[in-house]
Amino acid sequence: MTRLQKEIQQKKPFESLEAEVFLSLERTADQLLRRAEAELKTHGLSPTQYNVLRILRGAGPAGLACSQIAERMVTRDPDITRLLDRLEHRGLVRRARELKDRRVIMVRISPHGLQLLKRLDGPIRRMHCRSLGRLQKSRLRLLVQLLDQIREEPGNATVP
Amino acid sequence: MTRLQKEIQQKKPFESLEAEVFLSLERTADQLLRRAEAELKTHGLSPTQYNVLRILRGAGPAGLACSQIAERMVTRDPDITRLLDRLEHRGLVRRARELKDRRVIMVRISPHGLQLLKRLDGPIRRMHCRSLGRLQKSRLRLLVQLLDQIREEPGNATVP
DNA sequence: GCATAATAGTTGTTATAACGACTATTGTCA
DNA sequence: TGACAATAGTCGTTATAACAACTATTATGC
Repeated sequence: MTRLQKEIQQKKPFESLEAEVFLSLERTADQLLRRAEAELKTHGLSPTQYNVLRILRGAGPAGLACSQIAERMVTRDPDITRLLDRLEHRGLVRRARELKDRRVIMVRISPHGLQLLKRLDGPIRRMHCRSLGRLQKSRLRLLVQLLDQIREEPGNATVP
Repeated sequence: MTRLQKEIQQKKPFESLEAEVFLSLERTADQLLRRAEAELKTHGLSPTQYNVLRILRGAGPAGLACSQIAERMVTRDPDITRLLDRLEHRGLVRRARELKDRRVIMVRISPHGLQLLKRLDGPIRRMHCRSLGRLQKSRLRLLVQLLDQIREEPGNATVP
């Protein structure tokens, strides 16, 4: 009986190794996300909002267009507009219409937003280490490799 | 530059290997979930609803109490009641108050629900293989091990 | 045996996600 | 150059997630 089977109290064996990997991945990702969520919530941020702020910090003072933010997000969000509405309302980002192409709106992180991120950097790093520090560096590198391989070119694998 | 950095167009290196694993895990899980979602949506189910139906099928005709369903879910859901409301409304599950302990409500999957799951079994298995069949069995087993290790006893790792 | 705590679910409310239709602006090419 | 397509973002709506307060039922301890 595998560890995951115990966790979800499943009596029957998994239909396939692939099914087990799938569930294991979702469950692990969910568990880690909950911990991040708990950490971020103390500062009133959701993981998605945090992700956007990080992206904007990375982009620097030039800022990014909404669509560019969407491209870079870890998990896809179909409604960047209102996500940014909330952040702007709290004074964490600023929006400005582009003069050259007036369809585009550039978004920049505000000093207030940068300050908030700075306060979160330490706690988040510690959370990462609490969650993952148990594994040796070599195993973490291996894990990154395996995950990369999964995300690579979907739908090319042979189906039995 | 790592594969993930290209995907999320990040210029700076990751703050730590742990941070990279975290993002990589979330992104991979999200990508696989989207594919499952697309498959399930053609039958009007969300991943969470599908998960509940699978749990109930596994439980057999005895059914499960709401709280037991919650325990077994892959991703935690704080509102089982309304999740079940929707499934019951569509005739996929049935609820019955327990006579011995009248606080408890037992939930069972209906024949209609079983039938729906049966139609999904093939497509979902093929989706798993499309997503993960690219990796050798040995690498999949390794991945399961690594993920198990992450979920094990949170908060015991040493923090630098 | 009765007050109190604990457990199992439900319900109200707010916020966010998902989907699709819509507006404004720019690019294309006949 | 003027119709039409493409692109960027917004808005309306519905459904679901999250949080907290609430009801009903059972267990506990004096």
